[in-house]
Amino acid sequence: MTVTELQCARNDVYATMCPCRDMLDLLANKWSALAIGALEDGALRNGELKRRLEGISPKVLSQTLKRLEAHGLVTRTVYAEVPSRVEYALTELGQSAAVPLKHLRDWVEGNA
Amino acid sequence: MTVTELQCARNDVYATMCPCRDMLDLLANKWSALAIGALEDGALRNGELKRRLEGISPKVLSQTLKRLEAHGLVTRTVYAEVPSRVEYALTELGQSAAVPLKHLRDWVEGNA
DNA sequence: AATCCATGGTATCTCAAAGATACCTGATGA
DNA sequence: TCATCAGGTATCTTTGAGATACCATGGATT
Repeated sequence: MTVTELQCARNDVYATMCPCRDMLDLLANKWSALAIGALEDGALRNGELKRRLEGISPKVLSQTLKRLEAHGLVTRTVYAEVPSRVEYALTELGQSAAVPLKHLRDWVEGNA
Repeated sequence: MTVTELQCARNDVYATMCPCRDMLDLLANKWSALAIGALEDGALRNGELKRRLEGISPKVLSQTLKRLEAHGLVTRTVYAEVPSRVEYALTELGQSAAVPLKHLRDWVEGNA
């Protein structure tokens, strides 16, 4: 049993030491919420994501996708075609995270 | 009809010009999500909020509450007692926003 | 062949926000 | 009197967002 487990037996987003804080930080973020929403209906390429996430810079898009990939929410697949093609898609975990994020976006669109 | 309305007839979080982007930016934020959750069960004072939102600095707490107040999600009430007391509470809009945010926190605690 | 565009990025710079820390005012308590 | 608590503000550092430029590759255009 690690120190973290001792200090965070159950996941609690209100606890500083809880690793789930990282996940909250990742999802409670404008670009993550929009990116995951954009991928809800299927895989997309970098360029299409950039068009849908109006106003995002290439650097921030790249960072956001890498972070989502590192947390197991998104996969990045390079197709060995000519020219090569890169696709981003939600994992099962990502699809599951998409549900509460869609509720949040819907609330915002309905109440802003 | 304003320019904004022309460019954003319906609320669309994916549109740069849509004012609802501001609201998404506000709610899709770690501290906002935690603060609104903390206030779900009733008004709290600054000190109690600071204790519950482990790791938040006084400056960021103050800023977060001001931003939530400016967007009509939270009220700040100063009671003319001795010593004076300051309470923060959710507005009706804030209570309504608390619902999708709770789903998000629950997802994070269940899947992190 | 030379030019142009699209894709999928990286590199660099600036500036705003987060975070850490110190400090302040006013009241209460030992 | 000294220390403590509440509810902040002021200041500084560090981080991240955002804007912009650039690059390599591979068509398509002229």
